Amino acid sequence: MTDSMGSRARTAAAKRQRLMTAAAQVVHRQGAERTTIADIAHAADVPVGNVYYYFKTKDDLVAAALAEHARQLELLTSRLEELDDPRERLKTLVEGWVSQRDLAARYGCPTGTLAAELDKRPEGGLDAEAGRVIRLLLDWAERQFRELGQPDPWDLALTLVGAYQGMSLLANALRDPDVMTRQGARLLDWLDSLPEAPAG
Amino acid sequence: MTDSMGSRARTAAAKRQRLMTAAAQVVHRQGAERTTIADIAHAADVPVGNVYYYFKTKDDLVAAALAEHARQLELLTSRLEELDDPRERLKTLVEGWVSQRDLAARYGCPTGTLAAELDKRPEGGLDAEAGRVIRLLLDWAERQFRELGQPDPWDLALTLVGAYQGMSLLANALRDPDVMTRQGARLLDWLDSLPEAPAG
Amino acid sequence: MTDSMGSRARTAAAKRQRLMTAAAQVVHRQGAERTTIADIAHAADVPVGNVYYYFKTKDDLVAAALAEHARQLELLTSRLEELDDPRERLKTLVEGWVSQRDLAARYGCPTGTLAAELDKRPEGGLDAEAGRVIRLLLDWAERQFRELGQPDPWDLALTLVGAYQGMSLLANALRDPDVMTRQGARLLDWLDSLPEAPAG
Amino acid sequence: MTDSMGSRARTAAAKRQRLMTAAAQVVHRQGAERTTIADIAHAADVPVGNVYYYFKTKDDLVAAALAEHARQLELLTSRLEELDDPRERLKTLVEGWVSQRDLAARYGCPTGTLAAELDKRPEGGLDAEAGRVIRLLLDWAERQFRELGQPDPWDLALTLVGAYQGMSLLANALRDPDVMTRQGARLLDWLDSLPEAPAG
DNA sequence: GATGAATGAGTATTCATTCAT
DNA sequence: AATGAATGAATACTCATTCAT
Repeated sequence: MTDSMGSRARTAAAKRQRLMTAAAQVVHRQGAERTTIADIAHAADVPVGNVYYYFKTKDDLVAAALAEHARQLELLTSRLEELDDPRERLKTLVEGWVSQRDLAARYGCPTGTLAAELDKRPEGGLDAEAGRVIRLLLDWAERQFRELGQPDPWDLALTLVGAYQGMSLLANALRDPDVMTRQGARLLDWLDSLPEAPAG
Repeated sequence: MTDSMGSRARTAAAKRQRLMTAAAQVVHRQGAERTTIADIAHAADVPVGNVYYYFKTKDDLVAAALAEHARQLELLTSRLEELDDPRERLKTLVEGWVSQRDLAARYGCPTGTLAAELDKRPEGGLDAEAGRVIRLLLDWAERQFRELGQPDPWDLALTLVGAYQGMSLLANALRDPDVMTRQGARLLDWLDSLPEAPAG
Repeated sequence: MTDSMGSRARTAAAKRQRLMTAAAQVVHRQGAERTTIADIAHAADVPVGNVYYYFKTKDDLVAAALAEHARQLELLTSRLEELDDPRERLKTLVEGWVSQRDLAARYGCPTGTLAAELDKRPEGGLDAEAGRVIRLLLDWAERQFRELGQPDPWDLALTLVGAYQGMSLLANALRDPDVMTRQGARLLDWLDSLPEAPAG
Repeated sequence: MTDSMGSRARTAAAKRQRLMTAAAQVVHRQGAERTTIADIAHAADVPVGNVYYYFKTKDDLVAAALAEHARQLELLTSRLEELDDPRERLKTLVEGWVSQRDLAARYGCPTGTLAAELDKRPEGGLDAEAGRVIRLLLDWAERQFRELGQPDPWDLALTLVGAYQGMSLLANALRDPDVMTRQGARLLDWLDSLPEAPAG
């Protein structure tokens, strides 16, 4: 029997994944507060009452959305690792951001806006989780700057990711994807301008 | 008679202002969605039912919070105008941001987080209003860069304000005010590095 | 001094009358339940808080609207009394109803719809008052039929006024003033068909 | 297995019907404006929050009440159709009205008073719906008069139904069921007096 | 496990009425 | 008397969560 986990289990896992994907998308578009369980259930084509077999609370679903974003991020960075030059990795990352400009202009950065929203809650909940996802990106970026031999790679990572968050927010607030394009170009220039191993 | 407008009128205007200030603060801390009218009423020490005498809907109160932020912003920039050098104005602005680092680390930039939240709503409401407030700051910054004789002053404004939004978001997500301090220092360096009227 | 009651009193009386007229109109259009004190105050151009110096409660205002309709009715019947023939009086009454067909098609008979609405309330309030106003019309009609020498003048009055109420309601429900015209013509025919003092 | 649709489904449908019946009754007694969702929920023995599972808004419930009246009306007319003679059908209809005299004296005609109330609202809502229900009765009555070979069957229908609405309103306003009895008798006489196929 | 239905706490909003001046 | 403002009770509606089958 090749169906070692049972078709039910496979369906269940698929349904769980469908819910996570739906949660990530819907929460990105509507925000966590304005998203109802029913919204997500509907987007995932899962009956409302059934959602609770996969996620005990709404917060669990939001955490799942966050995890889904983390997964996407890891997929992205692992693909970037295939590039030899850390500078190229960073530049390709920026190009990826720019290519998502329309989504950013409409809904902002998925992780950033979610982190901002969750940080409004009383301490000790999902806010820390959101911080962790953002730190994933920061850590990765820091590693690239370190490989490039830059001093203060953590600060550079903050600058890069901060610039991304900032330009996403402005593109969103101004509803203008062009902000992404032009600020993205500036980021690329900046990355190019960094010396090749300044400390020797 | 100094009480030319009647003490009631004065009280009424004061109460309205109290509600606006309270709305700005509470919404900054809790976000618009998680803030109830009762929260604001309580913070302003106004009976709940009475709030509606001053603001017809909750959205009106959120708009008032936004307007309050705009007012604060205009107060700030008008004070900055007293400085002769546009570069000094910009640097003082950045220093102001850094001085607010604890608030930013806890709740993010008031205008930025609010704009992000409002942009999650279906079009045609307060999102445009939020964009307008952010543009106030962008416009002012653009003017400073132009006075400095910089090329592409609008893009520079986007970079500056974007950096502020980004570092606020990261400081908030990481719950680390130090992000503000260090990224703020980098911004100051950047402002200093700009040539004095490069176009001649 | 001709201003024996004081200009204030005259103004007060005028204001009271303005409130009654406004109440009668607005309640006719919106119904008693959907009419707010503020609606009436606004229509009468009286500050909201001031209304309570003239009418202690909302119910008092509704009663005033009713009284206003009674006044109008008495004005009408007293004008009809100038006609010598009771049959002519009744026919002129019907013609008056038809001439109001557009108002009836839009809002029904003022007294009838108000009576219907007030009868939904728990006993012992304004419902009896509404009944009294309608009875004014019934009594007057009964007198005319009696003068005409008709048997069962009260039943004839009920038939006539009932027909008016019914055709107003149908014209209103169908939003068709023509109902008033055609049913009014039938009523006129019916009045004409009544024998001249059948009992001798 | 007789429980082919599942007991839940049966219960749900039953509950929905219970809510419709309760809505029809309570709205008849209290009027639409004075009826709260809680009133209907209580009358139907359904928890308030659950009502919204079956009807999204209060207006939907009022529409349901209207539909319930329409259903009752169709039940009635279909029973009347079993009589061979259209004149008998009409007379039996009138007798049915008279038999309901106590209810009419207390609360008026369910459809008529509801139509009157709904017509006070700003256009484009339930008022048209109410008109449609009344038209059902008018259409049926018109058909009977036509079968009787009467000229102007529509006008006769308006007269008959108008008389019913009028006498219900007067019985209600005067709180006197006797009005129904005596005016009903007059209607029966009138129906009897109509010639048997006057046009040929 | 799956599902429609149930539950109840929470929230914005309205409005008659009262109050302070 | 006049008036803007205050008050609080009511009410429609939402939604996370739970239940029964």
